Amino acid sequence: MRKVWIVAGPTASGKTKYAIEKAKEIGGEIINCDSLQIYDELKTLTAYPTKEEMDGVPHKLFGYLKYNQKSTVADWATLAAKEVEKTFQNGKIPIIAGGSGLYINILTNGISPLPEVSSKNRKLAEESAKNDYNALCDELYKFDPELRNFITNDKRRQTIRAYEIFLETGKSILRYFKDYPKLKFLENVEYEYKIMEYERAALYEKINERLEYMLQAGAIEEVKQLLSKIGCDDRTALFNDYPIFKAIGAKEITLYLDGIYSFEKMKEMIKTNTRHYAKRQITWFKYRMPN
RNA sequence: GCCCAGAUAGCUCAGUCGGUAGAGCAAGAGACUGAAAAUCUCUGUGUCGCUGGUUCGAUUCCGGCUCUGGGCA
Repeated sequence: MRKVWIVAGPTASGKTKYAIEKAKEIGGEIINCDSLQIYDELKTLTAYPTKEEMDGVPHKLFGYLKYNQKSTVADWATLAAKEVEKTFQNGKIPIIAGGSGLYINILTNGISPLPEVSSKNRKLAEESAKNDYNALCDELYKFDPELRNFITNDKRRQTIRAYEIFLETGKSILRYFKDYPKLKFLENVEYEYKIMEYERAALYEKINERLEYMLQAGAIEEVKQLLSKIGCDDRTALFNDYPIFKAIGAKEITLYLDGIYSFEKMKEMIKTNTRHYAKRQITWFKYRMPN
């Protein structure tokens, strides 16, 4: 059986370093599994590995998107599966490394095939939700009562998505989850997991230190350059429309540059938001990953 | 030295017409199949500054003290 390595764990836990060392040891090639390192932007803030760090080990799926491009988990998983196959063809071992837990789950477990939704129906669903969200829910639950039990997490978003698919196909989204087999990305492979462990307080300390390093290494300057490249003065639109602004620090530094946050406030916000992120990752890797 | 205002959760503050208290943030726990560094859900006991007094009962009313603001000298 072909073996694929997976190196995951919370932010700042040393995944990059571990993956590179492992690659040298076993003859591996690294495939990025970080939803923001796929962008060719904000490399300091996103802890994108430097040339020196890579140390000659091949790195795939890093920085292949421009700031104005979008991509989904399925897009990434499709590309990642191709890279895995190529790596095997080269006689090397693929090492999937990164902190986006969902990406790993989708790549390894597959994803239910959902129909494309036209932008017309997408807009219609969005507007219906804005007009009368409760009426939309009623209509949907009446159509498929099972949805009431299924939609439990991020209710509003899941509801809108279920409604889009209802508009597009006249079918319940649950049909696609239940009646169709999942789309598999990889076959005939087995996974070797390395989940980075870190004591909580020490991880938080490391997050703080890393922020100081990022600021010294030009994090503010790179945000400034990105802002001038995009040239969008409406911050709400900027943050919503460009996925790269999900990078922790991007919004905070922008608000600092706008004079809304003080330097100290900006740093505190970045630290806090990074802690929250690390915590969510820890929960994910604890319950959603084999160890 | 005098006058005024504060002192309540890790922080910022509400509140209790006297029956031992609650919001936001932080923190913690969790969910998550096409935005995932996203999004969403749940969790609040703390000498109510210290010390006397009044009272069946004080964090709450009264006195003294300490500390922190601000003002006057």
